Amino acid sequence: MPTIHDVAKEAGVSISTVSRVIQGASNVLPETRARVEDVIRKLDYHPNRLAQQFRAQQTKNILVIVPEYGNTFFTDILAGIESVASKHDYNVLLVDSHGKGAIESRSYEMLSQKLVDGIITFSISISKDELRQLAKQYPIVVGIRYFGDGSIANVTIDNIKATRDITNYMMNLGHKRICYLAGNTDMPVYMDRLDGYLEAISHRGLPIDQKLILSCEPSFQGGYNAITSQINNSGVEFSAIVAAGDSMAIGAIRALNDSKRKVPDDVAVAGFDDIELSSLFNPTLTTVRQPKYQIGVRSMEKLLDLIAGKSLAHGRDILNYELIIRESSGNFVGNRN
Amino acid sequence: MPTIHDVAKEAGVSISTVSRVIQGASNVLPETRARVEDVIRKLDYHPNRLAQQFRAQQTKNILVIVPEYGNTFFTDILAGIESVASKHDYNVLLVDSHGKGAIESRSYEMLSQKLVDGIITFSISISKDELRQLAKQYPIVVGIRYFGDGSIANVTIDNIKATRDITNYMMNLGHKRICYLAGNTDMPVYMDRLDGYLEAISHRGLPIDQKLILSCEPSFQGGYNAITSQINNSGVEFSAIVAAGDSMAIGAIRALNDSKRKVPDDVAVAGFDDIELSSLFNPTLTTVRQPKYQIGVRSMEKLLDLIAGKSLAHGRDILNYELIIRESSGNFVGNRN
DNA sequence: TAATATCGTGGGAACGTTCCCATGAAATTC
DNA sequence: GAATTTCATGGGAACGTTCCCACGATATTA
Repeated sequence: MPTIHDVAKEAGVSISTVSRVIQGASNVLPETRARVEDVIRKLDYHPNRLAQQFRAQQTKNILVIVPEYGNTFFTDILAGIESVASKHDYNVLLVDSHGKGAIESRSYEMLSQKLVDGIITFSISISKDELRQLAKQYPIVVGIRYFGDGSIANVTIDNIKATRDITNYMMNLGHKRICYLAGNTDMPVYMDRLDGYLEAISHRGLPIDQKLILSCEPSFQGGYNAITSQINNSGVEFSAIVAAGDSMAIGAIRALNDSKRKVPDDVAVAGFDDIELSSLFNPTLTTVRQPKYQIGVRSMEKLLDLIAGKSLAHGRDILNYELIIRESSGNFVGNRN
Repeated sequence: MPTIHDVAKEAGVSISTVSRVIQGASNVLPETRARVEDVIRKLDYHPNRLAQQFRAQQTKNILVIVPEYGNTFFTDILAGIESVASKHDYNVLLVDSHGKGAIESRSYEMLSQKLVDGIITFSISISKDELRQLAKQYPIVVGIRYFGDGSIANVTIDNIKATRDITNYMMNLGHKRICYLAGNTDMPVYMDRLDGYLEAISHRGLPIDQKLILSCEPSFQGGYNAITSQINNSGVEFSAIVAAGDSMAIGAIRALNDSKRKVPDDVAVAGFDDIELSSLFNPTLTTVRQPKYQIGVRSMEKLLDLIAGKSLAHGRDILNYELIIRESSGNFVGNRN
């Protein structure tokens, strides 16, 4: 494996000159450059990036933490991140935290170990204080998850307003008893979405029935279990479901099918996020689409600002969402209880 | 940011001693070790891994190349890879090639640039010769994709036999005209699967009808388009579909639904891979389950062997698959044409 | 023509580790 | 008690780059 020394020797120039050629510096005589480039090709020399990174004390790598690889929701976000990253010669590394704090912590250590220049995370399993502490020292951007105060760079949509909108949409179709699948209400995103639901219901002058509000794991299984138990055990009736996430909504539809209720004819369903499955599922799912690609783009831009030392990058960016109306919400307009 | 120098100075020992403490070497006096460890904690010192890697000329990073992030098929594989990797203190980096040779090539360069110690790829977009050339110089394992000769470390299932089995299963249900969604028949995996289908049909003494064999993009859209056009344009009839991939199968079901044919009542469908969606889709999909986790485990083990310089790691590992019977294949047993 | 600016090139320190070798003290052997 | 081994520790080269500084040659200015 040839090094810069070998190239220099073979080309009869100094190491400095080879380095200049590698970096495309302007102050090299064209003929010298040509000679060096010939040798580089001849020896099949590749600069040792580890050495470059070590010397420069920066890696041009950034790390993205997602709570699960398989979630297609992140595909578009990553595409957005990568488009900006590649423009600035950054490599994107990916880690799946599986929602576990231990893996997350190990990932954050990559910052102090100088393995990456910054981190974009879509998973918060460590404590807020820890994260705040880290964000003071290193470039960190939190995406999607809403991070309470403005102490950390943050890119999200307005979850309250979005859930209010989708709930309103369902009420406009005539639904009055709307079951809400709240997800994990310990998490700020899900708190916000719940608030949106509550606001919409109250604003319409309808009573808030706690029995219609179901906390559950924000997953297919969570939604399935919650609705199954709601149907079999509580006996509380409803004509529509709004879920704080598409996977819960799809789990709910499965549960409804299992108890012979048709969607949307018997029960109308809406989700949140617009994951890939939502447009493929049968029926296709009405949902709220987050601007995934754009979230990726903005997150990366913010991270680059932080890496460059611009403190103005702190604070929160709020992007626009979109209601996607599909089959699962039906077009019932009437009066139902 | 404190360095090993700072720790040494503060603890009143040499750099060598601190280094020994960091690495947990045995030949350090307990009291010295304790003193150094105190200082490390006090200064919040973290070894600069970039420097360590540079010095050691190995990163303890490996790279996994997948053809698409969002594909849940890789989630389990990655879990298998990670379980072995973490046992050996390796970090797993992930790259999405989007099936593009350019991105793949850039990724392979990470080997000559010393950024990773080895690569496991599930995507082959560059030429076989190029890959073979690379595999001669660096630790590379190819997973899932069957790589013709045994020149490269390879972990797969027996695709021919698996497709023969699923085709036989459909024939045992009474189907005689089975449409085959072949995927991209330029790729060895899909060639193998096609061979399995052909073998099964011939062996049963049924005629091979080329009109029933449809090449297409191995995607939801590819399957959808192929079946839509088969129904609308060719007029060729069939009572079952075997697809060389689950996404094609699901696309096919959508196409059948759109033309008012019910699955499995009018047409039985089987896929291949057992992606997550297959158990969630309506109807749930009969398919071939690859031992994903195990593929990950074996790939990583092989890669570690290669990194350690064991040449016996070359050649091919063939793992067991499993037929998963679900709703989409129905239970028709009779005579249909 | 002398003083100055410009430019291509080379020398060598530095980045933060690891690891080989040397050193001297203590422990063991004969 | 002298010779040898064991052991904790320190010194310093090396990994492959980049980048500051210096040098001499040529071009420009006064």
